[in-house]
Amino acid sequence: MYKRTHTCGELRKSHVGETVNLNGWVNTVRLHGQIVFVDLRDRYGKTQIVFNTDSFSGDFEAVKKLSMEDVLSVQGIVRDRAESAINLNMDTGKIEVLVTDYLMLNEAAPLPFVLSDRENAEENIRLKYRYLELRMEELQRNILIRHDTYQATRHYLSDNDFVEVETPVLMKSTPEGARDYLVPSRIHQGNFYALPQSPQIYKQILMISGYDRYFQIVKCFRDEDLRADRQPEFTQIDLEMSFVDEEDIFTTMSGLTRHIFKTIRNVDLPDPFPRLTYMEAMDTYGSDKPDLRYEMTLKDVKEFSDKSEFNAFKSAKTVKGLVVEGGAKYSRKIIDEFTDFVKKYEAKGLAWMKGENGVLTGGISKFFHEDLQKSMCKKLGIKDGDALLMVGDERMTVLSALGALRVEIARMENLAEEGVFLPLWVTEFPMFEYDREADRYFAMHHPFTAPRKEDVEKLDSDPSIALSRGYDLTMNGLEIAGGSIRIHAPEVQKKVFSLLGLSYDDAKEKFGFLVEALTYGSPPHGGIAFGFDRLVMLLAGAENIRDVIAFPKTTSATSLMDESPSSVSREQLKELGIQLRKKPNN
RNA sequence: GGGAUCGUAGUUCAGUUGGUUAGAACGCCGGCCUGUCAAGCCGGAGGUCGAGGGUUCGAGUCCCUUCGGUCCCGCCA
Repeated sequence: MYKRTHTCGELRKSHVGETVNLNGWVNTVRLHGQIVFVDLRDRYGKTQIVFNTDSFSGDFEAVKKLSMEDVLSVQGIVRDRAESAINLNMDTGKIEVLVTDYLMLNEAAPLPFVLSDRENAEENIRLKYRYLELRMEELQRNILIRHDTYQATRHYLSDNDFVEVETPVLMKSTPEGARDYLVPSRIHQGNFYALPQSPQIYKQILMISGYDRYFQIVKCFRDEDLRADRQPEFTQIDLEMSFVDEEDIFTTMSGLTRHIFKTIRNVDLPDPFPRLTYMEAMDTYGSDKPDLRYEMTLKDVKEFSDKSEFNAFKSAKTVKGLVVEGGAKYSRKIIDEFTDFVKKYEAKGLAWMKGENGVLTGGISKFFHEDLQKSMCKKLGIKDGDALLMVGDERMTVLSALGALRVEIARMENLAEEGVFLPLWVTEFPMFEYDREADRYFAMHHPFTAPRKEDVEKLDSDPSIALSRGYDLTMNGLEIAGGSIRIHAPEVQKKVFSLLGLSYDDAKEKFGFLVEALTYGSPPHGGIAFGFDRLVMLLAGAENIRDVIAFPKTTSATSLMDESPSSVSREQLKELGIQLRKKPNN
């Protein structure tokens, strides 16, 4: 092999005349009989190399057999291209390398798909041959953005006195939250480790141990069903700080976020980040992670529907609507699609009216008399050519259905400007969600989240209205970080456990070490965790979490490349004391 | 757990109402070609129509089951 003197993205006019060595992959071959052009590629770029029978004394028949993705080591002379032969689309397009000798380092077998464009192959085949797909420009760019994001994060946090500490990957399974991935113990047959859903407990213990400011870029595991922005194993920037309140967290974390966006995208995010309470976000946008790049807020129309003859809304607790600018253009077919769309969120239907000549027309407009229509147009800001789309139902059903429809219409109409990033703190989440089926409360964030000071008594009187000191950082409709100020008073912690249906004994068994640790001098503390993959998605402009992960899994949590999960030998199972149940016969 | 959608050559796709020998482009193989850069031109090979079953004189096409990909609801503290 000729040790490379330059990368394939490096050579310029100033190098003309130099003898250079390049190593790389054959990107394209252009064969012209006595002259052969090859674009040689590595991760730094592409350089045109030229084989010419006039100057190349080796086996020209072999040169003619070069094909895509062969790995070559090339020695040659950099030379100027003729004016007519310059390629302005390439950084190296003003020069070429005239090959004097080359070595075939590895001849590539015929490819399962052509690497020029990711659309050339469906995702399942690209995932099976992920090592080939990772050679493509778009993925290399994403992986490099990811790398830069790691570095920017570590740099900023280290400069701000955060200490990087690794926490165990094999840990105790704890109740609440997502399903755990379990790892059987050989030494303690019948017992299992769990892979961390997050290092939550360890980072709180690190605060108790006095590390003051902790961070880690860490893999987390949740055995739940997947989505376009969810993988079974994913990465968090996990942080915790002592002697802080919300304001300290917001200041430090918006500092980190601003640093990352400035470094990676040269974007200046607002300072400070705007805030909404959970209640405000839900009422205004129907989402706890609203995309602020467009308006189209949810309007209360209950006062109007109550005055109308439209009886379906009379019994509805909440009636809200979206005023869609220019929405009068929507055909019946599109409105039917919207109706199907909101039904996924358990809305019973979607009522509509259109603005025309200062009044409302179509849909359910005949149930609203003219004065009422005029007052609606005025108060809701409905102009001619707009549409009003309404849902009446239980409050949460209305909010989530219209919130989702708002996002769907914005997507359809391209309302969200690309390259614009609008961060938002969402605060004051409820402490608990009540689950009717299980007949108990579940922690909305996690069981260590502190209630607001003024809401501590509500834990006894009415837990359902107690608000927490939890917060999320959202951006462009994605939750990119979530955290809370933690409970550091053992009595409050025990109270919360009991509300979650964990008896004193359960809690002691599952979390006892943390509860005990809290009694030995716990500083007030709080923290946050960023969804690193989603953050990189935003930075890279990717629409899919798999595009920013080197080796992702499918939506059924398998890896098509290495075919995991897979069966294991009987011996392995025996050592672990595990016996498989027979699959039920169909 | 539920819904939607896709699966045809190595790859991306077309394939009419169920009807003759399942097509195109790219890739691959062979030939021509000394300035291309998605090189061009000529020729060739290449198919378990995801799998299994059914309806039918006849199925890529219709029906059932099943496997896999993607997207969504539930779920994801």
